[in-house]
Amino acid sequence: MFEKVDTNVNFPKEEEKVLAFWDEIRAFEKSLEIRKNNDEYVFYDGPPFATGLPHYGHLLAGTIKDVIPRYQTMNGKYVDRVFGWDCHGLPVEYELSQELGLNSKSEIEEYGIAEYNEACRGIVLRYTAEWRQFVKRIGRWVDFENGYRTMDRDYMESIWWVFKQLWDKGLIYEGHKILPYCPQDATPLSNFEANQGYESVQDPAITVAFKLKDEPDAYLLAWTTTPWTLPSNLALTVHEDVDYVYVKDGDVTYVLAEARVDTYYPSSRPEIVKTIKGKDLLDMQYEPLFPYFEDLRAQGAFRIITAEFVTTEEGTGIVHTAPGFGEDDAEAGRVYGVPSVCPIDAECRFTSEVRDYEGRFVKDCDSDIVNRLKEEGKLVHRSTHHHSYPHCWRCESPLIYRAISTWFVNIEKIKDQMLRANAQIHWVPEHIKAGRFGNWLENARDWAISRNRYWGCPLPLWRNEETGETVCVGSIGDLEERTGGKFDDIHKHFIDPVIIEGETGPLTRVPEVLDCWFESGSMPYAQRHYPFENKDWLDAHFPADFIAEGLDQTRGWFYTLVVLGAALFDRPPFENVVVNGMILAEDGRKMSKRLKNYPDPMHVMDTYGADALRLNMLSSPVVRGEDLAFSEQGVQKTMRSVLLPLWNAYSFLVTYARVDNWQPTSERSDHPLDRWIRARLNHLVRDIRQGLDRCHLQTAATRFATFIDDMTNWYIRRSRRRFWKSDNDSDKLSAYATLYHVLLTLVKALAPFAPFITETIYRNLRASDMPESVHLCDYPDVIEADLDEKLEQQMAHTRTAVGLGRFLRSQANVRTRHPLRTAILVSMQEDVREDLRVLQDIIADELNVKDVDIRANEEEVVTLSAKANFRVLGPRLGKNMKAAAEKIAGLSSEEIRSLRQGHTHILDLDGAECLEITVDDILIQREEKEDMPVANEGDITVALDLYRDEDLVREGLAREIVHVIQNIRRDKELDVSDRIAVTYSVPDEVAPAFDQFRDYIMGETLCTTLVRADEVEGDAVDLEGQVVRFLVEKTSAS
RNA sequence: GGGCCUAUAGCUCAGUUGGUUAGAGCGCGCGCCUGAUAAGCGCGAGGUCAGUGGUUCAACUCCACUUAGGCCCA
Repeated sequence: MFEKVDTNVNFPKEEEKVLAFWDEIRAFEKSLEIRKNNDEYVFYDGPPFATGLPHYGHLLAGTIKDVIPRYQTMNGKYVDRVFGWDCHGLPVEYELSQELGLNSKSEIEEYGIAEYNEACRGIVLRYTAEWRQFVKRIGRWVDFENGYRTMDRDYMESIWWVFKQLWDKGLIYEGHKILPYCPQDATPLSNFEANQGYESVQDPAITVAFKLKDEPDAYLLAWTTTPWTLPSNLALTVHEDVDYVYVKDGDVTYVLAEARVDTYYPSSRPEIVKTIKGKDLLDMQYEPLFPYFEDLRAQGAFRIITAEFVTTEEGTGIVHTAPGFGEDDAEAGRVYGVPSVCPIDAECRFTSEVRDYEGRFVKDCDSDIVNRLKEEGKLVHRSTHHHSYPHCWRCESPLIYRAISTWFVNIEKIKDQMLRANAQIHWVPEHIKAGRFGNWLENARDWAISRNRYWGCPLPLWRNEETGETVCVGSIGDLEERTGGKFDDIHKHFIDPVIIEGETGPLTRVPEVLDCWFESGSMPYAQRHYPFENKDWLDAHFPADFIAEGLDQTRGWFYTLVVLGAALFDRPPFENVVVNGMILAEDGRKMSKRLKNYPDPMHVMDTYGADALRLNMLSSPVVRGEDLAFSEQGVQKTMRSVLLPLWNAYSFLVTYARVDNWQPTSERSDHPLDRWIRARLNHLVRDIRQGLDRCHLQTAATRFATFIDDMTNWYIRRSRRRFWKSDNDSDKLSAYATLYHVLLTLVKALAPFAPFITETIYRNLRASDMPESVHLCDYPDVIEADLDEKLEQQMAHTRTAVGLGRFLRSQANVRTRHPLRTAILVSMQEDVREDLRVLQDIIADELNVKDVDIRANEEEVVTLSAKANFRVLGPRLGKNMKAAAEKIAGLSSEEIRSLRQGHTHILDLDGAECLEITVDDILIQREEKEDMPVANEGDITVALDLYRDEDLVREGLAREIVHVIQNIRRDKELDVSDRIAVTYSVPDEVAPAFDQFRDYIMGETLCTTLVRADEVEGDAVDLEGQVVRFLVEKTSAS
């Protein structure tokens, strides 16, 4: 206790020591053990991929995931925190495919799915060591040992259980989804992948005429850049509200959007036969361009439908629609019951359905198709079109959008449950609930959960392709029972060969694996192998009390958790969620490894410390969903403005406690300063608790800075002398007891935010009967008896008065060191005068005046004028407000005085009615009188009597002398308790100051002998224009 | 293209149910203070509250549109 404190603190070094200490005493485990039998606060951790290194976003989310559980732990809750790893999915497969040089699905299958999957398993946890290093260094306490991994057998079995629940509820169905597809690799890509590879290309752009069935020689014009999709055309789409025109072109009539006529007929405007709205075209039938799917007319093909996506920006305003090859097309077709065809094989070659082009790669058929249409007179216009088009990120082939057989979760059926669940969630920031997330839920489409990939949790479906009989397996036991086999691993390569005997014959596995979001969304159940084990556990651990992730998870983890929670239990899966914004580089752009536009996180933590980084992030709006332009300077600033002052306050206490050999007591002092800082302290604790209870981290974090400022720059500064007294009198002991109590409480309150420095300080302040770590303490409660808003108000008024007095001194160019006779404080408010009176000693001392004169009559020092109180009068007066404001501005000082004495006043508003006003309807403004320098703020006005007599001048000199000697002490790096001998030479003019204030000077500077000499070999110092020399020698340590 | 968020001093951000001198910190300049401090205090300069229009007696605040940035979805 009270080991010597190094003022030259190196935070990162201290933090390393703390990390070692935590390891040594197993602090995290202990923090859990001591709460073992208490109420739980349930936290779910979202799993990251371990195939990349952690970045600032992870550190930020990790910090938030640390603060709240630490707070709740100190609050007495048991907060289990297990880490999780997202192991499956495309990111892993990409990484591996690149390493192995496998560029397509066929190459992977050639390589062998078993080998490939095992290789994936091998690299999945590649960076976990680095992750643990980062997580540990930022100070996050989380259980890695019992962490869940989505590729574990138990986890996957729970996923199957989740899937089976949905299956049994009839929420799973097979359908088609239009996906970008690489013809070279014969694989669908995610939209995310497609977005990676946009390139500018030139495609054919043709305008084609579709003959209307029931109108002779009338043709609909449609425009397309993918001629090869025309054989699969099954509809034409128009916009309901767009005007379409029939134009005469030679012997025939074309239909197109009116807005596009000028483009197609640039030289001369054709004759317009008639104009109709898009909705009037609805359901009109047309002749297919090609004969391949003619028989589909009976099922609703070859007619006009409408959709919102149609524009008149390009083309004809009539959109060629092939539901098998476009997302918009598929959706519009679905709405109107248009069938869908996709007559191409895995390599995107036409199948036999399109007999003329069978076996040829679709894009290679473009020109033949165009030529054929031209020969048949169906081609109206041809050109080329430059546009940005997605390409495969691996092989650079242009992608083809095509229907892929996909399994879906029917969101429509459970939307009500999802909305109900969302209604019960507390979002930080609040707006996400109804905004971003709520909107997303309202418009959510069915969720495509299958992937044509290898490394993932397999769909537990077996099917007879001929009869359609399908079985959903709900557990490994179920599978073993049905097959008689034994399965230690249910990854694709183990169960693909498995055949299940169905009622209609053998069933083979449906080859797809699950979307990894389905897997992470199953985390609340799968992390504990529910319901195969821990059956009761879930009752107490669902929903979570708290989760925290980035804004990008709105459509990710937050969404999938809610879908599954709503579908399975009709409940929200979490009750509180903190959504953090994105961390950008200092220039406001994305952080980019390539551009290196941000500092390495480890470097930041090694330079300023993890506490500084944590507090910097926590006090930024990034913890409520806004972006943070991260800057190293910001972290440094946090260190300087919060951590250093805290450390210095701590160092101050320890330094003097050592000098006096002081031991902690629990005294509750009555000294006004002590009562004030305790009031501030409890006010702080109350605010922090309120903030943390509602997961408002930023408001909480920023409160510490103001408190620490109050503590160091007012409480300690004002109390310094109390610590210097040579006797251990009661006032000194009060000061010690108070500062000790304040610091100890403060580090406990701050511990969840800055776990390192608080631990270091706590360890050196704790008595032997206290817990060995600050993180094993209880979170401070508000001591109601210490709250004192009245006193806080008094001190605020006092500090205002002091500030005003300082301003006057600086205006008059009179240093605070030079004492003045009187400060005049004026306020018309009796309660304000009382406030100032209570603490007037502080004002006198701060302003270095002999007397404080508190007066009521402001008019002695200022001229008063009045201004309308808009807030009060506005609602009452409405339109007459302006006239009243003018009248009020013109009130005389007598009228103002009369109002202030409680009288009412009648204003004659020209032309309008009269208005009776009271003092509450005006605001008093104060202006300095010409001959009286004053300063004013609010209800307080200050004036200073600047006349200095001989005594005051001499006393000022004495203080100058003390100041000079103190500076010499400091330059000589003397200890605060070293005694000194001073010899000085001085001109006679200044000598009386030394003689008259001899005791004062010696006392202030711990000087044992003060001797005047003619010649002194010391530094020359300017003292009010006179040259003085001092020789300062250390005589002894105290 | 759609949804949501953001835009206030050179920088980072506050700004109550709309109410009349728009605040703080950092940085800059001047002054002051200093047996804890890498500090602190006072003052000063620095603002078309992104832009346009509207509602209102009154708009940083409410509404519409526009511009720029961010996230997500197309």
